Amino acid sequence: MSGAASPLASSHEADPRVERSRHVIFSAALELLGEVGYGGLTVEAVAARAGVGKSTIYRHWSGKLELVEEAIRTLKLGPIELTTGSVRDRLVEVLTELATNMADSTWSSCLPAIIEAAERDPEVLSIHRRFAYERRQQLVDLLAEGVSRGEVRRDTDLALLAESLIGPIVLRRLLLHEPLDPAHVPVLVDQLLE
Amino acid sequence: MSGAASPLASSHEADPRVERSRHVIFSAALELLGEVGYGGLTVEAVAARAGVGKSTIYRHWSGKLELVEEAIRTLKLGPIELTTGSVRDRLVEVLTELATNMADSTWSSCLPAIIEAAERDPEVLSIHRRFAYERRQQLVDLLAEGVSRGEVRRDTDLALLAESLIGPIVLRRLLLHEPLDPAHVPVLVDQLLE
DNA sequence: CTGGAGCGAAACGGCACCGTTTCGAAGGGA
DNA sequence: TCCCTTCGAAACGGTGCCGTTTCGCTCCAG
Repeated sequence: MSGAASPLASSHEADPRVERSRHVIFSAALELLGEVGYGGLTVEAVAARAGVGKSTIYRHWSGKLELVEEAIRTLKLGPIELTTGSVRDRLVEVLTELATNMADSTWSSCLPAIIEAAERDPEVLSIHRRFAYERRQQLVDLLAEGVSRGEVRRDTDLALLAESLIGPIVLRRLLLHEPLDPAHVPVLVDQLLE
Repeated sequence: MSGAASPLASSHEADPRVERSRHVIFSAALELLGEVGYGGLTVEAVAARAGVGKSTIYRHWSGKLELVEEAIRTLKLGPIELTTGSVRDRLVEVLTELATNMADSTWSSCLPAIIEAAERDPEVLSIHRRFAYERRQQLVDLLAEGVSRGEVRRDTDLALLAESLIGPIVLRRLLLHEPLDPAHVPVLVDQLLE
């Protein structure tokens, strides 16, 4: 025991084979999550899709739930860098990127399954909720700057306004089932910033 | 064959036993849909919850999918009657009712499962989409009246505005996982109608 | 070079649910 | 009243996934 020399300093795995396995398994799991949903996902199918033995999966995770929990953690959308321009322009930028991802991305295709899973499992719920709050906070920060710049009314509930901006994008994807055209984002922003 | 006298005029079933069976089965199915999701739903569990033999279910539906399709059709939220008052006040009324239902109702508890199921099955998708469009249209009509009354700016994309109003309510339920307090609906409305 | 760790494949018993069938009881319509 | 439908319960074989184990191979580290 004790791991002999042990690669303590190394943040993660030492053996490249493990890293490779984790990667193909996560990819397969997310693909299938989008295709068949959480309830329809099986460890056997993930193994087959990944071209991996079931034993390899059970060697690293206790089962489907733990695997999915870790897999969706890898789903973070790339953070957008933006510093210049008016608050209005940066809002358009952020929301256009969101609308684009919502129209087509691994994240978007997994979203219904994640919402479902979050409803049943506290850990998935926690991951997903944190992700959503961070996204909203990004907008709230931007809107706060808008207030100090005079681009946004002073007496505004910023969280609610942020939700009104994100809302249509999410709603179209999940309820109306046709994504918001990213090109319409400026209309949305200008309409709410009056 | 031929059904003898046949209750042609009667819109549905003649035998009250059938009607009763359908009702308890739908209730059980929707309860379970909210509890375990579409993927986790089994015909056996529905039968057990309903206190019914499996044979009774298979006598009426071909399987889980067909049963769920019919069950969610019974989920229509009661239409709200409203005719008097300003457009702003009626908006508050409609959205408060939506927020209340979103916070606690059979429909709300089934929503994640329905979204999931709509992603996999075209028939569920069609039912859900129609429902969502009707809901939005109700708001668009109201907003159109608001335009003619001068309560809403003339150059507004009404569909988008309607989505900005509904968006926060849906978003809080599905992504942030804490329903919008119905008492905050007036803030939302006044903020977007400026 | 050599030992050990991680690997893919295959097979295991077990179990939950499938969809069907059979049965006797109960209840409604004529 | 009596017939006929629907009912709940139980049992059926079939299937797909579970999670484990074994095996021989491959590849990395020392």
